[in-house]
Amino acid sequence: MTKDYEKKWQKRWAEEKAFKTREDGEKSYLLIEFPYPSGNGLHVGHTRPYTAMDVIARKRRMQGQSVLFPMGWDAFGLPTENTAIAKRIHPSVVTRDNVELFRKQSDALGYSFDWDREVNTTDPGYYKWTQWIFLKLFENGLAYKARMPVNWCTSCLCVLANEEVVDGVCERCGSAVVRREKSQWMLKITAYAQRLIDDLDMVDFNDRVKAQQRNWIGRSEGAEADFATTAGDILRVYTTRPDTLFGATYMVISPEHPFIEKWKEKLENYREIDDYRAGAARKSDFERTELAKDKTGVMLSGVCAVNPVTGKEIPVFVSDYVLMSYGTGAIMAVPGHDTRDWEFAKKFNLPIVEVVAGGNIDEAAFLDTESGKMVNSGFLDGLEVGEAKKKITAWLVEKGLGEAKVNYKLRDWVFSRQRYWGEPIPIIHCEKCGAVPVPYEELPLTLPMVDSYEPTESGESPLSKMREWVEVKCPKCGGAAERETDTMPQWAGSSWYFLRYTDCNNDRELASREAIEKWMPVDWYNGGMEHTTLHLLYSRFWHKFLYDIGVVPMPEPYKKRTSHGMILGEGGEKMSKSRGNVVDPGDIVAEYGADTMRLYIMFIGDFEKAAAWASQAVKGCRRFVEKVWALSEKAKATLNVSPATEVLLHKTIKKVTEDIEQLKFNTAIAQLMTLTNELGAGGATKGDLYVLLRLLSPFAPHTAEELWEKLGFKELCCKQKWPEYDPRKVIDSEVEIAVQVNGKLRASIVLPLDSGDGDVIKAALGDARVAQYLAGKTPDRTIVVRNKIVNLVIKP
RNA sequence: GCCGGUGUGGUGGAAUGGCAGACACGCGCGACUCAAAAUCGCGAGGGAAACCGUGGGGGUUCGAGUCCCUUCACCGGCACCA
Repeated sequence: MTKDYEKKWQKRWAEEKAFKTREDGEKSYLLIEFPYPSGNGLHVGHTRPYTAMDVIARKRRMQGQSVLFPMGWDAFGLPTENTAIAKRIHPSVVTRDNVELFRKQSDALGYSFDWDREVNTTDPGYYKWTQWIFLKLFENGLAYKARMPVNWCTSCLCVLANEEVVDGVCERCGSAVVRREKSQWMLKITAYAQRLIDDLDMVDFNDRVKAQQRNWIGRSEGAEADFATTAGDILRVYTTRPDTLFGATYMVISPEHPFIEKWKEKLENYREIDDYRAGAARKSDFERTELAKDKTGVMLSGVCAVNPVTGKEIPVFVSDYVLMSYGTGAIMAVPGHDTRDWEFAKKFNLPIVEVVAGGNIDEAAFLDTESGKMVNSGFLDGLEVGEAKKKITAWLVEKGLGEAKVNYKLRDWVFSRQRYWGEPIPIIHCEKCGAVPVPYEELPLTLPMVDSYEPTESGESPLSKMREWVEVKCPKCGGAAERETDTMPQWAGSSWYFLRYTDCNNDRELASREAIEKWMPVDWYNGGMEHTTLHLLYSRFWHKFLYDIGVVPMPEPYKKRTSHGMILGEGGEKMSKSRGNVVDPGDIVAEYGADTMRLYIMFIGDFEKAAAWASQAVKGCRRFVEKVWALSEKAKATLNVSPATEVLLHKTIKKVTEDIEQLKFNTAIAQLMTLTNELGAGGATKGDLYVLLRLLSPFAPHTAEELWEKLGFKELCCKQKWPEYDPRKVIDSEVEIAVQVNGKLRASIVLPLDSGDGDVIKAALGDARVAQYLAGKTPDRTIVVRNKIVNLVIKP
């Protein structure tokens, strides 16, 4: 036996267009995250989700469904640009070569993508529509340019979205991220915060994904409240604990709070405050989050605030534990019932007042909102915390001092990048008219060819050097104007690509309404957990926007989302070049064949959990392929199935059919192995293989085709009808019944299926071993579970 | 701190509340071989045995890896977010 037949079948599938999307059956849109085509080629981490969805696609096709299983390339991005710079070739050439490499590797693994629907985000015919969506966002006030402190990656030399900063460093390259004041394009994802939470209820995503998205959006309910100050200005705060208002003994404002400048003349210690503010500004994100354990701050002298319920004057501090970017940038501090405020109060010797009974505020802030009642709180005394919240909020509203308020941690999406290899942002800046959209008929606004696309320290996009491209007439007034030179982030093209697959060559619309209605929403989307708060959130946002402007008829793009576990290196370490434990799927294909690779990556363990690669174990799957091969070579000519294994055969059809849909590929393969082993012992017939090969074909399609042909069956195996089991034949005629005495297994008896309780008990009592344990006594109670177990209970 | 998840042989992992360890790797023994590899066959949770065994402790049940309470450990997400 050889594995040389794999190429032959890959060719046949392509020639016969075996995987062309059909339109006639029940639609099934199966999606995997399209890859970024890096120069390293497909790695083993790709093969897990790809093979899994390929198995499902192949199986559903055989079941007669119209499967849309497409593939494309998320090809804009920094690594390509960096390779292009290093090798002095244009990024588009690098992209083309890499795509070709990926495509070849993908075919070598036998994936059944419909290549007629291939998309590439760097294709102007594609990004025309990415730009179109951007203009629509702009038109609807959801894209705006703002000058603000942003995350700047010191190595990529461009800004990053909040979602791209992990533990204070760049999620892509791991370099330090610092704050820079820059003018940036922003997308108002915050306008969709509530709907992004609410609509999670209508989709089938796994709990981890839903929880992570909710965490990231970070909704909290509370109230805003106004505090009068001796400076005359009203200082508004946001709090989730308005019930503790009587316990607010001081206030804290963020170092960036505008009142500091406003109050400059009144502040006796302005210099000290300014120094503190400067120190806070110098801190990187990393320092601000990691090192800020010990509370620091400065009290404002010359200005103080008034607690609106107690009427007492309370001091105001500036401290960097209060963030300008959340709430109002100012808080009321309730040291009795907030850990941070408690620490701060202890350090600065501020009064700590108990307003919810039940804790010991000398020791720690009391945070429980369930058990205690309000104390020292005037008209709130005696109330439960929940009631107190309602009452005080109503009071604030009545007095015109505040209102109920919901806040989100989610920030708007920083959408511009100072790099070359991305979609140009189709905006023209005019002195007179401001930001003017490039007219729709001029889309796509293509990337100009440039001599050098190196990023700059100054944060200017490489495009800004292309003066003849940059300098244009304003489309509105005709005056001199300049193009926006920043490009879009990599997440732009991937935020809507699943729509393009439905109608990938359309040059009048991003996809026709008809195609969208036929195929959307995506029935099943599998992808990595690392994209939960990036691509998955962004694309849900864009889709909701497209829904609002009537481009798509459904508010959620994905019906079901699952995530595969990571493939770790041998020994459980993360795979990395530096550790030298990277597995190249191409090597496995070369050594064992694609079918073995596919089987192993599916057999490796629970699909949703991380699994360590074990090169030793690969050969087990290879042996399995060889066993099936041997079975087929010795097969008896009859088309009848072997009577001895008929029940097992039907059980296998049932289990494989069900397990595939539940991502339980490992147990589906185990069942196929069991059947193969049993058939090997008794000798298989052509009829047995007629079933087995079809069940095997989603996992090991090449072997299935080859043996299918050798046995003389006509047409491609992958085009056959999926086997169905006979419910009457998945049942054994005899069953083994376990006998327990007092819940402990003591014997096992074989009886006809569905024996009556009386017969079961009689047989159990007749067993010698059971008799020994009963020691002559009669059971006080017997429990019979039909066809499974009998438990004889005797009192001690 | 909050949220989510996971703990089962030497290893990856199976088990609608009903015989724990399917299937596979690795291992041991045997066959074939001058020998080894490959292949085939057999064996195995631990323990001499009674028995004990699904991170620990309680509980529900005739019966718990599975359900409930509690506790520990590890992984992931969020986090001076008021």
